[in-house]
Order: sequence, then structure tokens, then C-alpha cells
Amino acid sequence: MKFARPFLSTFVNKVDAKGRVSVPARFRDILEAQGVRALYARASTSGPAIVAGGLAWMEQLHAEVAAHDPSSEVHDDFAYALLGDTVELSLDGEGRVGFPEELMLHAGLDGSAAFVGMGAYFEIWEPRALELRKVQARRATAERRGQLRLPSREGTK
Amino acid sequence: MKFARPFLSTFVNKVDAKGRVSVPARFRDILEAQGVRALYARASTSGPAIVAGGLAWMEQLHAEVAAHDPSSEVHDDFAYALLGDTVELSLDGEGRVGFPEELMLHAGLDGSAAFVGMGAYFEIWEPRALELRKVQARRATAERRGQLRLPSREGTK
DNA sequence: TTGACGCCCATGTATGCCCATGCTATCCCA
DNA sequence: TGGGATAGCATGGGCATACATGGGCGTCAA
Repeated sequence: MKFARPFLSTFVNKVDAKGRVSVPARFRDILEAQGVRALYARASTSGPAIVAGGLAWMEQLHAEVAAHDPSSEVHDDFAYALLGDTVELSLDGEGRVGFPEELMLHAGLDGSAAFVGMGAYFEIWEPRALELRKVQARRATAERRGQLRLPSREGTK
Repeated sequence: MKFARPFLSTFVNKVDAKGRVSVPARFRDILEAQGVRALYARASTSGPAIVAGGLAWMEQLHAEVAAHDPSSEVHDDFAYALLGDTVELSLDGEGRVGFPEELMLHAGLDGSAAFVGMGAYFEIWEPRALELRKVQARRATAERRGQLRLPSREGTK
């Protein structure tokens, strides 16, 4: 599979009265380059955030599930947790999506949403919560200096 | 074979007085794209649920059975369990199906039914029971992610 | 005759689709 | 170099449609 362009940077957009949010244009381009005007999203298991990605990311998850014996417990666990909880959201003509109530609550979204690129996928946070998380991440990263691994020629810039 | 659009997410619909349930529109689209306005269903062997899928899924099961020596016991076991207990249910004009009494009982359906996408197929659960199963699945998945680190990509986070 | 089932129509609500507006950053030209 | 023009993007709101749901009627089979 070809290497998809990574999701980068953070964008904060408003959530309107109808619960819609504009997906940052940069992210939109990446998503559409994968063939569909849609994104796939589910609640993060490690924090108050929504994890989302494009078709390529979704196919990876699907492949990961399909790689296991269909009659195994592992397969089912993965399927329920990864596929059963992931929703496909199509973008409207202006590039917006409406997250299900459940996801909005999980991320504590209210008024505005922060899209943060994570490479192959991205996350949506309540802006303040993300800021706190970032502070923590920067501190942890500073302590781990020298542990960064560059496997091959990653386009990390 | 081409990469089929996977069944994703979870939808909860009501079971009306006549025992009919609306198949989620998304699922319907996938089913119809496979050529028939019908779905194939049988009782799950691993829990109180109905396993269902479209023509593609059915053909895959059929192929699995046919791959075994017709005179072998494995072949017969698979045939009885996978094919013999599977029913073909056609959708009505509004995209609803009526599950046989036996399947309703097996899944403990009563009032409402949760359709959960599992990729190549999907399952129908009693909403509460599914939620419990999902909690367990998420926990198991989180633990496994700690163990087996996939080198090339992320997965969940 | 009496259900069971398939087929058809009705309705409220949620959803997607479409057009309009304003902001901003960039570019062009004087 | 300053000011105006322009295009891309985020945002708002109205409207049509799709969807889930409920109910009626006829047909076919025990």
C-alpha cells in the first residue's frame, strides 16, 4: 500500500448548534485522497478523546481483526472493540461532520473541538483538555530524550 | 475478490409488535450491493447473539465447507452447523426482517435489537447484553495491546 | 376460520444537502 | 510599499429527503 500523507498539527474549530464541526482543510485533503469523503471514528480507550482516521486507517484495523481466527476469542474481542464501536461519518458539502452524541460526551466537546494530527490518524479533543495533555506529553518527552527511534526513512520532518 | 465495504458501528433499532426490525440503512446498502435484498442468519455459537451477513459472507462459508473432503466428518459437522442452521431472510419494502422465533429466543431479543458490525458480517444482540460484552472486549483488547506491540503502525493508541 | 406472513401506505423526526455570509491570508498592481 | 482585490475556508441556517416505525389489508396455508 502506498504511504499516505500524515495528519499533522492542531486545528481548533467550532461546533455549531446542530453539532457539526468543520474538518480542517488539510485533513480533508488527506481523507479525500484515500477515496471517500468520510472519516471513521470511535472513542479513545486511553483518554477523553475521539480517535479518527481515513479509509486507509480503517482498512488497517479491519485487516488486523481479519488476521485472527474467526472462531477465536481474540478475534471477537478485537471486532467488538475496534469495528463495533467505530462509526463512519460522511462529510457534508462544506467538509463538516456531526459526531454522535455518545462520542461528543466521551470527549467532553462543547462549543469547540481541537483536531490534533497523530500521523496515520488524528484525534479530536476538547481544546483545554488537549492543552493539558500536551503539557504532560512535552514533559514526558523531555525526560525520554535519546529514546526516540527512527525505524527507517519516516517522513517525520 | 475486491475489498468489500465492512459492516461497522452499532445501531439499535426497535422490534415492533409483529416481530420486525429495521436493518440499519448502512448495512442494507452493503447487503444490496452484493446483489440480493436478503440476509443470512444463524445462532452464534459463542454467545447469545444472531450472526448474519450478506451473500458474500454466505459464499465464503459455503466455500469453507466445500474445501473439506465430502466424506469426512469435519465436512459434515461444518455443513450441519454452518449451512444447515442458516436461514435466508428477505427484507420487506422498508428494509425490515423478521427473525424466526428460535433466533429471537437465542439472542434474548425483546423490544429492541442492536446490530453490531464485525467487518465481513454482523451480529444482532439484546442491547444490554452487547454492552456488557463490549466492556469485556475493550478490557481484553487494552490488555493485549500492552503485550503485543505492532512495530509498523499504531492500531489504537 | 384463524393466524402468519408478505405487501403497501402513512407519519414524525433526524439527517443530509444546498445556498448564503463573513473572515483572513495571500497575491497583484499601482 | 501600501491598499485593494481575490480565493479558500470556517460558519450559519433553511429545506428536502431518507429513515425508522406503526398500522392496515389481502393472501395463503394449516
